[in-house]
Amino acid sequence: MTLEPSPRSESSHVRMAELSEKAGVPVATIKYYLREGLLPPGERTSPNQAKYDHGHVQRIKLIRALMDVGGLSLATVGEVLAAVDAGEASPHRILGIAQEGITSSRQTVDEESRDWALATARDLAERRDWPCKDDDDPIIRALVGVLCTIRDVGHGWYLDKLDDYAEIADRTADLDLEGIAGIDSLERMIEIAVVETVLGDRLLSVLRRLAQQRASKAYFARLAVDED
Amino acid sequence: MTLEPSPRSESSHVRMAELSEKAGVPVATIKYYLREGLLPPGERTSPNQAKYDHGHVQRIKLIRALMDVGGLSLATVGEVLAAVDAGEASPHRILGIAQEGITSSRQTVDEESRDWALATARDLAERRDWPCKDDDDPIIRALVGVLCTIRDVGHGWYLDKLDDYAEIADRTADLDLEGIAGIDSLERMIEIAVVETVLGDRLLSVLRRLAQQRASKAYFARLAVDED
DNA sequence: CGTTATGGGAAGCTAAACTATCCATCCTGA
DNA sequence: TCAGGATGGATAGTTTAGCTTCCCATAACG
Repeated sequence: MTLEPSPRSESSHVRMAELSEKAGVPVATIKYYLREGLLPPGERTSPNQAKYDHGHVQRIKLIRALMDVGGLSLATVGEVLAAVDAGEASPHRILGIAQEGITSSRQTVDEESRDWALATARDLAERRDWPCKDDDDPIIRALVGVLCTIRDVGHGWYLDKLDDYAEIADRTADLDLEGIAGIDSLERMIEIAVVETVLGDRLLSVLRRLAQQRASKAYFARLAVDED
Repeated sequence: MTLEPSPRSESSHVRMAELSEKAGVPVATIKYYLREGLLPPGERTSPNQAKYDHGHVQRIKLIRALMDVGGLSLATVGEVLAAVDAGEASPHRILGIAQEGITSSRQTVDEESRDWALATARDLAERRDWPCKDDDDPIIRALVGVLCTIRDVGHGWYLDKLDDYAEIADRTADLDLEGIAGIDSLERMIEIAVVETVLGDRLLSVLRRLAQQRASKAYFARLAVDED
């Protein structure tokens, strides 16, 4: 019943208590989000009273989704939403923010590793025809960090399959774009890109885990070793 | 120089200060990991002195990688490593632990949503020939949570492409298994599965973002709208 | 017109992940 | 051999995130 077509009723003005209930978040937390600027203030009805609408409910749900499912910090969510609201130029810049928020950059990598990773990344990008102009792009830096870590942790061999994974990423991205391609409003497009990407990451990782179960089951069955 | 073949020299016994330097983690933090049981105690040389070996360095790097790149909490890392050490039966059970640690289960979903998500998940699993016996499997619960969130946040249409993403997940899993298939030691196999999966998630998400840039660039170029 | 809810803000709380300090022992080099 | 620095072990303190509690003056409701 919550998800019925809901006739875009701007008339669905609501106050704190009900907003809290509809969004499934305690009042105190909503006040906190308001203070932090993650949630726009309600529409004033008198110097110290306000009303909220459906947009507020959706915004709160989005915040929770990005935090709980996407794993973003409150601060990162704030930056992402601010960028979305400000109509920041391109989806990719906003996704860069989200990416940066996800990958804690506290990496202590030595010069040599970084160079190797950067070269590896650039080679890959070239083979794949990916744009990879700026070494300081947060996404590139995230890739460099991941590559260094994987190598450092002693699983460098894993990177032999980098091209195969890149192929998969390409396929995923094509699919992602389908979801955006038709949208008219740029702002809406950006929001969708963010949600699709952040929540999509988690969706993909869960699906991958299920698929791994199938794959390993098949493999071990062939070896006549019984796995549960 | 750190990553040379390193002739498995068990002779590389080392004490606190050097361990700290090799692992790139402060002494106090290592002591903390020892206290928390994430790091096995060093080999005693006298009632109150110990020496550490290459395994300790690797273990610390693994902990940091799972935390910084994989986004697991220290507690989750502890559980995962304990399961690995204990030679827990199957990779998939350990990955279940990691999954649970990643997806904070603080979801307040109503009955109806949960049922819908469960049905959706089961349908998908059947089409895909995935094992999906137990509704309480942490991975299934994670999937249900993600599905609910995506729908709740108002992007249900995104789920029309569930099968396409599942197809991609299947392909990824096949690739993942290649990395494991040849290993002889079960313990080693499990560790590889964990690293591959947890770090692989992040790797894939970064690659996806780069691929999205390429895809959106192509799309907007076709529209003669200039994106940076 | 008394009761309840609200907006707003300051202060308090809890958990996670460290970090700092002690101290008794231990090892090392002039 | 013996003084000075490192070590293991334990306890207490710190910082940050993300709320939660409390308070109050005003507003809304029955």
